Amino acid sequence: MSATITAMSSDVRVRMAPSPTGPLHIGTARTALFNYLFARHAGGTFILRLEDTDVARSTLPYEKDILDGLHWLGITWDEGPAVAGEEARGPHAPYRQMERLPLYAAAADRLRAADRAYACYCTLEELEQERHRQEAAHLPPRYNGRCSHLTPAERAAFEAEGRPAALRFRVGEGVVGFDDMIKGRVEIDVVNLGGDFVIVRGDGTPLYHFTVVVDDAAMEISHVIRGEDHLSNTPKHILLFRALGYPEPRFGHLPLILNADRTKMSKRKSQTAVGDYIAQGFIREALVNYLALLGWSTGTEEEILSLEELAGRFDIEHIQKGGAIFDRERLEWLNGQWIRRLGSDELVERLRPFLAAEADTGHIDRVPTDDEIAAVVPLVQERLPTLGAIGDLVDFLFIDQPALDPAILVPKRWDAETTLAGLATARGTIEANGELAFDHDGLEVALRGLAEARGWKAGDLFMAIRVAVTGRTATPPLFETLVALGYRRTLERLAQAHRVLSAVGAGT
RNA sequence: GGCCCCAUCGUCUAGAGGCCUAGGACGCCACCCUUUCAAGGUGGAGAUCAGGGGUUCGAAUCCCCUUGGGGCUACCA
Repeated sequence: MSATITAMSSDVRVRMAPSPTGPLHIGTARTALFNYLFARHAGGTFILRLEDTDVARSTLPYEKDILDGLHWLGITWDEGPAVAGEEARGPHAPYRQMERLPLYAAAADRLRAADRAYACYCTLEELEQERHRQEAAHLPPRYNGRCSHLTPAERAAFEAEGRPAALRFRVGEGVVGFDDMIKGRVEIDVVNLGGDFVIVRGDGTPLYHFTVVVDDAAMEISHVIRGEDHLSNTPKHILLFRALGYPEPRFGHLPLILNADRTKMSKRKSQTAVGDYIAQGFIREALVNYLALLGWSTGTEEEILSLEELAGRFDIEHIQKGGAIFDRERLEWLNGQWIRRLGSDELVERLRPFLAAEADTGHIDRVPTDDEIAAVVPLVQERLPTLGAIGDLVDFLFIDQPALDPAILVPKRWDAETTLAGLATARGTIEANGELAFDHDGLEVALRGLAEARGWKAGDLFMAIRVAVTGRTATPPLFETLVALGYRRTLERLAQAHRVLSAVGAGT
């Protein structure tokens, strides 16, 4: 018990606050990861909060995708919303903003009562026109303050018109400064904030800049670690913390993940959905490892690190200040590294859905059994850049007869005639050798002997056999492949390849 | 346009005044290993540390300017 208390005794409280307006994004995942690592390293608390106040764009399927994706990555939270029958965890429930509306309403009332916020009756059209005017005059867009000092009579007139009122926060004057944990000292004059900003919509729903502050305060968030795209918004938040009488958390703004052209990573130019990477066969260990090292380093030359090891080494000091391009090649390399580190049973588990998908699309005839997958693991483990590559590596085992392209059936240094002889004699040799000697060593001795007797380079003979039985020029090692295929099917395919090749020869 | 942030090999990065004629990794190229493909091993090309001024005996590291890039500038988050 005391150990638990010690472990959780840190007053570090960080949160991840995704909006369910799209599938889990790579950038969101990394921000979640950094918060998670920061919390775990410090023995603090990691909180998940759903920011679903954009009702028009938020959906339950997106919410599920985000939660599932975070789970898949192994990022677990100590406090979070109720999901799928499970109750909310943590003392500050609910953790879904649309269920916290009364809290925002109360905070809004306080600001209104203190005249730190006021009703604004401007319509969206009016605001837009004003923006266009400013733009035309080459002025920075900002709210002109029309409703900031309405007389009771004016207010009554608008109300009588039935205009909905949004709530605007008075930004006032001065310079807001803060010491960013990553960027250092940042100071921004409030005149650059664009005027008084809306914190509650005309329809009564609260806006992000407002809810984030109310919730971070209520949930006693100690460190706000988020993407750099929020750096310029931070003064708004600080102003709100102060107006509400809340202590300010520490802020840390992470550099952005970039497209190849160095713009903020976007769906348009990059693959951004974590789900897509999962579907292609990237494994959690690799994605976590890769994401952690995108913008952060241990300061050493270590680079293959598990989630636990990352948590142990994590520090804010080594976070890079500049953005980082997402490099899929490096991710693939790491993925291969981690796939090789998987235990055999584990790899079978992870491979199964990908083989099932191959069967679904008809690339293979049936879903292999776990034993069959296990048998093939030693042949493929170090050849898989992604789990999704499994199909091309073993499809020949699970289809009746692979398609044979006569063009690749003949090895580079051979002609059709030699190949026909090679296939025929190989078949004869294997058959003469018998089923009992149909194992790796037996095959190697027999086939090398055949090549030597005929004056062929063993490699050429092997290539002819390889293509004949698999339909491919790149496969796992030949003898293991033949054994996996089995005695009978090996002989059949050699015969079939011979038929295909002689048919071509006859036809030309 | 305004405000803010950033700047080391193509990419991810090490580097917190002398250890740097700048290290590692991905990718690329060669060679070795080898029945193909991978993996692994060895080696190589690749950054005058964006440019220019300072400060200092000494700067990739500190300061300033310039340039370049990015982010933000909604009744989105």
